[in-house]
Amino acid sequence: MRIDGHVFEDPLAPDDDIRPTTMQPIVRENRDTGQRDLVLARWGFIPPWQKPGEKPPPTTFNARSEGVEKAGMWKRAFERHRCLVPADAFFEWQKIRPRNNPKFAFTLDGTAPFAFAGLWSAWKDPANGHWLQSFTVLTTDANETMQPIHTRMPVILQPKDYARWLSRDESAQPPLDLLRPLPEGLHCEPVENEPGMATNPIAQKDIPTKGADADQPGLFGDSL
DNA sequence: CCAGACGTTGTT
DNA sequence: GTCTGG
DNA sequence: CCAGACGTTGTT
DNA sequence: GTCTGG
Repeated sequence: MRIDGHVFEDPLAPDDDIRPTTMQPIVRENRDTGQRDLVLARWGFIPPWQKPGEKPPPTTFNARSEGVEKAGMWKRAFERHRCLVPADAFFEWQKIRPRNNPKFAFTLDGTAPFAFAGLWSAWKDPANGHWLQSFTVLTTDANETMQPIHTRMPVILQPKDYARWLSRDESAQPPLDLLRPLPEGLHCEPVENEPGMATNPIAQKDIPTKGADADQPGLFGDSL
């Protein structure tokens, strides 16, 4: 992603279970130097009008790309605060039951890093003057690969579009055309479930192994 | 004009 | 901060 | 969204 | 079952 500016100093621990509210690296263009900085930011966008002590809105870790240029929460960030969110995989659950849904990993070729389209926010806590960086990941319709698993997917950008997405030039054409499902190259594979769980998503529907509905002889349930 | 919302995914 | 609904 | 907690009295 | 934290 051609980071040529500042890089945050804290090392990152390996993490394959990244969740909202944790601090994660994003890439953004420095307003003054034009360089690409790697910055730690909270996954879960803090709106500029956030007041100290009040809870932030509960679901700002994704932003629908449809209408992002108009929606109050996202409008300004879409104009001036776009970023890349580096990743090499993401997960989605196929909603076939209320619980214990099968989990799938989505990658490009298994290991290659890629970038989600993100928006960032810099919020100064009026109480103590501390700055909090935060971000959201844009979503769009699922592509052909994701369709069977989930109706939505994160926007994945092509490297050739990184510069335009990161640009903070408001006189340029807004990069709405980049907010579309990844046309090709997405790979899907099931993630091994917890021990005792069926892995075949179709078979699993009919073979509950845990909880109150576990009635299969020979399987150990929750009770001791 | 002021007041109040500002968000997502999935609805077993 | 900015938009929308009343 | 999913995962994990969810509680009180009284005290090793 | 439902709420909260991540």
